[in-house]
Amino acid sequence: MYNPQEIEPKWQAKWDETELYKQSIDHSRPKHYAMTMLPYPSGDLHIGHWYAMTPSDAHARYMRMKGYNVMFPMGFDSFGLPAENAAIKRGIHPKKWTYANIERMRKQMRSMGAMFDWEREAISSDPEYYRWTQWFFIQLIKQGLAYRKYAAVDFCPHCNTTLAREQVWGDDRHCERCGTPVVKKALEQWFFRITDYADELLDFEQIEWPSRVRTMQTNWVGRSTGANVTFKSENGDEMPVFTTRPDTLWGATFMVMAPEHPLVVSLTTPEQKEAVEAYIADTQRMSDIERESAEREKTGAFTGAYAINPVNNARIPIWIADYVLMGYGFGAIMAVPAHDGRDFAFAVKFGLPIVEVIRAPGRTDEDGVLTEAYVSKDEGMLINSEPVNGLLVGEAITAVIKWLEKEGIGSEAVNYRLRDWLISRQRYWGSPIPIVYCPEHGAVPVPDDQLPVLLPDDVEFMPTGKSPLKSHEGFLNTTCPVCGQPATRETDTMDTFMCSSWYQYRYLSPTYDDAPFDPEEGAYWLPVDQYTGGIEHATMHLIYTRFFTKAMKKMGLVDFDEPMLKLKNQGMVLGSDGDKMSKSQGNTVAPDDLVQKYGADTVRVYLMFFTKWEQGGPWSYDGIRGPQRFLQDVWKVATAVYTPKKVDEAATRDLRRKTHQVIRKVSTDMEDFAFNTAIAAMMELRNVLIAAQKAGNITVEAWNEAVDNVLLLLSPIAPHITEELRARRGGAYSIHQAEWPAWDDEVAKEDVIVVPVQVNGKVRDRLEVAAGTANDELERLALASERVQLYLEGKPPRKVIVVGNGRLINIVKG
RNA sequence: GGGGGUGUGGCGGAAUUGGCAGACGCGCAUGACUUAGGAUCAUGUACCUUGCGGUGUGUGGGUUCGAGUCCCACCAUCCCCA
Repeated sequence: MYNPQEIEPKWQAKWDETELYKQSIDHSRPKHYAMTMLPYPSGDLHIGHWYAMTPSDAHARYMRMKGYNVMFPMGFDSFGLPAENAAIKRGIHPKKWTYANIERMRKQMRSMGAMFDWEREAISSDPEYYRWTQWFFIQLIKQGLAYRKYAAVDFCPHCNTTLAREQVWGDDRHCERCGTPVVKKALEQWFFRITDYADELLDFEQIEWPSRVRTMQTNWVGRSTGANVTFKSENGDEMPVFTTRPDTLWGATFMVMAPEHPLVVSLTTPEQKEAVEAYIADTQRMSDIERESAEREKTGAFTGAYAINPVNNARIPIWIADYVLMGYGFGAIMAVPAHDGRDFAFAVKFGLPIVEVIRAPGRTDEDGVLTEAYVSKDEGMLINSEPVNGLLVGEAITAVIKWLEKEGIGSEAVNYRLRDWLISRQRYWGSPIPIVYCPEHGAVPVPDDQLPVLLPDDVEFMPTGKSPLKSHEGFLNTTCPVCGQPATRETDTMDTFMCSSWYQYRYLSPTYDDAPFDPEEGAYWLPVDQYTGGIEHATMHLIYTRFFTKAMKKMGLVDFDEPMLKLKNQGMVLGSDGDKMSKSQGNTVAPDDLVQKYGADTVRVYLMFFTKWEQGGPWSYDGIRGPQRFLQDVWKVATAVYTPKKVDEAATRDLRRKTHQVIRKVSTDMEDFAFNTAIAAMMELRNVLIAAQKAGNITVEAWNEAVDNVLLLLSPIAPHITEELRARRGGAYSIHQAEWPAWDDEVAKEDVIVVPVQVNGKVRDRLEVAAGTANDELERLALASERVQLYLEGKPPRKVIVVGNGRLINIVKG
């Protein structure tokens, strides 16, 4: 009887005892660094963790059997807001909560039977980990890649505290705790110059990543080319703008500034002051997403000031409007209502002039005023644009840029949507930013030998209205590392994405004291060969870790550009109702119960079988019966004593052929993470084996070949049962160190094939012929077929097509 | 509003990438064994039709000897960005 509850813990213990998954440098074998995204220790292991991790484990095990020295580590991304929320809601210290969760999840993870090397475990909230996160922060400063500036945060005026994005709720953007509408507040915060690498981040030459991720990152970086043009206000202030459409400059009939633009205050005339101030106050409550929404009615206010359009000296009004963001370009735009949708809507709403400067093909003056913006960049001719009239749109952008440069009004420019990475968080449960503020020396990095700046445990979490570290005197007050005078510490902590940007390096040597990682380990294992994880990290985490590696190259820590050479994204397991699994929906699936009932192997097989891995889909309990029966059948077959009744050459040949075909299929599928079809192929072999067992017409050798290979092929997916069955069949320990089976093309080859014969695309007959029959012979046989002749109605065929090497024949009727 | 994906039996999904649609599994039906069956075994299972046969991969067109696969338009749905 197959009893997973008995054999699974047994083998897990044996694997531990014999250090089967200890992963160390071995120069005699090629290395393979496999990694799956580390979890946040939220409490219990979710079925989604199993869905992400066990297939990655299966692939890593496959690579090991293929002869690679495989590293497959695991850790915890254990800083973050949920721990702090638990502290506030339930009075548990974030540290206690986090480490209790880690303890529980580690135990749950062991039940998966994965090949994690726990000696390489990295936990980002451990001081020995975040010491190096802080060290990287200082290195980034040294490289000129970190700086401090004022930036807006969401702020609750009632709680008197800054809020994280997820703490701001609803369309009216209120505080999750007290319901007060949130306002923006400017604080001095730390940034990393990820924009320095914008162009490098667009280059995917060296990595095999899914096109979906590449597209999302490309859009995220958002490179656009155009021109910077300097407008001037009537009192001489320079106001540069970026435009992707310099060819429409002559159509600029007004300017729009972001309400936060520094010139707004000085430009505004006394008559307009009240309206402008009221508008700025309104804008402060809104998110950028809302502000740019195309559906929203346009709003704005006139400053009373005018600018001069440098191409034609037109005097144009300066407005402020929330659809212009301070963070993009220069925070000011030239508005060309005739050729931009948003500017058009704005002009209509406020009765501003619309000047057509690009004439659409076929349009004449008689057609009257434009009823919508004409935005084509491909068709049309420039009009009303004195020195450049008559140019075609396709060539106008380049020509106008040249003209602007000659006139000294503007120049070619590239702009990015990507912003520098703001890493300051006004939170407790994160790595402290290792900076001391000295009245005399300013922001001073904490020297390396004083790292880490420890996060104190004895802080007050109850919402007092202040960041917990700010009110911790012992933490706050220190001395300046330069002069020794009293100074204060930075009380913000770092964005947790920073911790996870470099964890692949810490895994190499999680207790190493002299550097973020042991260079000897690095020289052997790096970079990561195969990374797996959810698509939801396509932009943030996966861009940040690329940036980090590029910065580390600049620091001389690594000699490559990209952290992970190959990436695969798994889909998401949804609840049986098709919705995202969540506790509030009550549609979660607990893996522990499933393991209890079916065993880890069955759960693993089911998760890899029930859908295409990249796709995911709704969970269903019914389907798990299939994998359960499959493993029970494998158990029965592998423990059976097979004695042939009457050996049949052909039947033996058939089984051997199937065995080798399945080895081939499973091997290629494992390369592609196509676990569902790999398992289906093994199920086919199971079906053939059971039939052969009943018939008793194959040799013992063929039987054993098939059974032993099923166990090998299945072992990465179901590691426990295959280990047990191999032992019972007298095989050497461990199956996970065995060599991946090879197939023999000769044995896998079909002797006789069935060739369908179509007449006008419909199958009318089938020919059973020896494999390799020549095409003209196939054609002769097909035309000789009675059924084919019947459908040809005695007429000679117009055409006969023999597909490939005799896979199908199509006859076109005369 | 922009970008990307997906759409195949009652269900999850296959289809060597332009060549026999529905592999494999779930479920279901009938039968066997059984005191019993949410166990096991056997057979069947896209739809219409008594049959010959016909129809069928979201809808409508197109290319082709041949389309689930390629092209165009549309519908539905999901994700990302705004």
